[in-house]
Amino acid sequence: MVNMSFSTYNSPSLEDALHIIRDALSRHMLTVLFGNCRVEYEGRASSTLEWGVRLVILKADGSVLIHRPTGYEPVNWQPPGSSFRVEVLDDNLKLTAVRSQPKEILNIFFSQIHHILTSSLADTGEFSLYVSELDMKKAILASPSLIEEGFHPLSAEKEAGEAGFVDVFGEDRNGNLVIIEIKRVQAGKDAVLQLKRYVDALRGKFNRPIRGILVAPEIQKDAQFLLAVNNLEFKQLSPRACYDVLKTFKVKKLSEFLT
Amino acid sequence: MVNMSFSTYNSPSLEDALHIIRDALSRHMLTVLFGNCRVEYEGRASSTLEWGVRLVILKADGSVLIHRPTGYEPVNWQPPGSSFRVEVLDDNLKLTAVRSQPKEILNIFFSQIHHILTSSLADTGEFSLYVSELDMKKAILASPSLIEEGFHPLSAEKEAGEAGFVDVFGEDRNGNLVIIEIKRVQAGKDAVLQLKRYVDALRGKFNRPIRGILVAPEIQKDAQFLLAVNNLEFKQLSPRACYDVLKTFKVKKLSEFLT
DNA sequence: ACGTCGATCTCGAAC
DNA sequence: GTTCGAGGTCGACGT
Repeated sequence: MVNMSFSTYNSPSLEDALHIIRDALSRHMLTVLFGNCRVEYEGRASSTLEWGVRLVILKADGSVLIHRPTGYEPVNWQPPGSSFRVEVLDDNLKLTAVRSQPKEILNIFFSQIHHILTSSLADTGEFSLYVSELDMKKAILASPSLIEEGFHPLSAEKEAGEAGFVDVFGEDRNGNLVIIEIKRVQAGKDAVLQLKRYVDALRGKFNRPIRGILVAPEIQKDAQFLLAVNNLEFKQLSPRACYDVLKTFKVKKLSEFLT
Repeated sequence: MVNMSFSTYNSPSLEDALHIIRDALSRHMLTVLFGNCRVEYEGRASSTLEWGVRLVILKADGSVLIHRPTGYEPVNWQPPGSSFRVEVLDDNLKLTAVRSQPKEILNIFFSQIHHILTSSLADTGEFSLYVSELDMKKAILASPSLIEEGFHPLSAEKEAGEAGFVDVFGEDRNGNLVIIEIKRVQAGKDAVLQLKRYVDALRGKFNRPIRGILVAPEIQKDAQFLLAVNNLEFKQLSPRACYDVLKTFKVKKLSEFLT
């Protein structure tokens, strides 16, 4: 069956499949194969997958996905940028996807191909994810009063020695240093410990009082306790508030805020 | 076209698609939809995806994958364990995938379905990845001389306070304590720092000399330097050597080695 | 090009 | 159940 934007083929011979796939790949079409195959992979690791019927997706950018009937993740794959080769040898159709940097090779051997779908679709529909941790950081830098009146950011990604990088580093209206750790979702003990590591790491380096503030939409009960024990603070900040701020500011880069 | 193990449908009406999908889902079949759709997601984050033609995969375990023509990752998805609802409203077919813990909802609205593939396949083919970090640990515990003659493992996952858990903890032929950090691939500075944290954390707790050994197939130049600076050691260990050891020992559990 | 870090991370194992 | 760490992580951003 053929249409403007896609074609499907039922139970083609391996020879027919060879030509269909070659043609589709040369035109950078999305190609979906459904058939009995085994897979070999060698690169950062090595793996083998014995015979079974799977869904194989070849994308326009050189990605390959091999999916079994369960699980979110593909059992084997190749990231974007791979180049393909198809051939028929003995009783198999062999599909090879190679990438360099790192050098990795994926071989798929089909004994039978039940179904092929090819499509040249473009899909220009816009995708928008509402708030990421980066968005929350941008919102705080754009509108520091989200934290408290008088808060003044000094830097983003402040290094705290071996402890890593502080999300936002600044000072409050009283001249105290402020270390902010941001979590996009409910904060747990891990976030508190992370904040504590940053505060401890920087405490010795400045001759000024340091406050540590955990910023998140909500916080777990035990994390709240752990905060109090360590003399740290919690500031509730909803993704919605950040979204509203960003909508008015429309900012691209973090550095634009740091003067 | 119908076959023992799979069926395909071209350009079904939304009403027909409704029945096909419902039937397939009730039988826990793999279902692949190709059509024009928009997507809403709300849960750990929120997102919208405007109209476009995509490949939608519904798996037997309740996973959903929505793939665009490029990229390794699905643009939207639902992890295994989701439950489905399908309905036709106005001019759309609405497919809902909900999961709890955490509460997440995915809505896919199709204006047109170009193609459907359903299959009840099982796919029992075995998948084997050759060496994991756990395999390397097992290999070291099974054959400690992979590290050096006279090395004797005392425990796996030895706690080192706040620093975390040591991969392998033991002693050498001279009675020095040995802390081993394993990397399955080329070791970087992060691995050195991790090893250093373990050594520092345990140094105060024992009245014996402590050696820190980074075990990996290879090591980055700067990591090598960082090792030397901190008086730590590197022991090269190839995945292949571990694979060979495991092949002969064929071991299941870590604890079998610790006496 | 490389390194670092977030992710609707996913996945498995240990507790 | 939760927590923790690995992943052929991927992908984005900064250098």
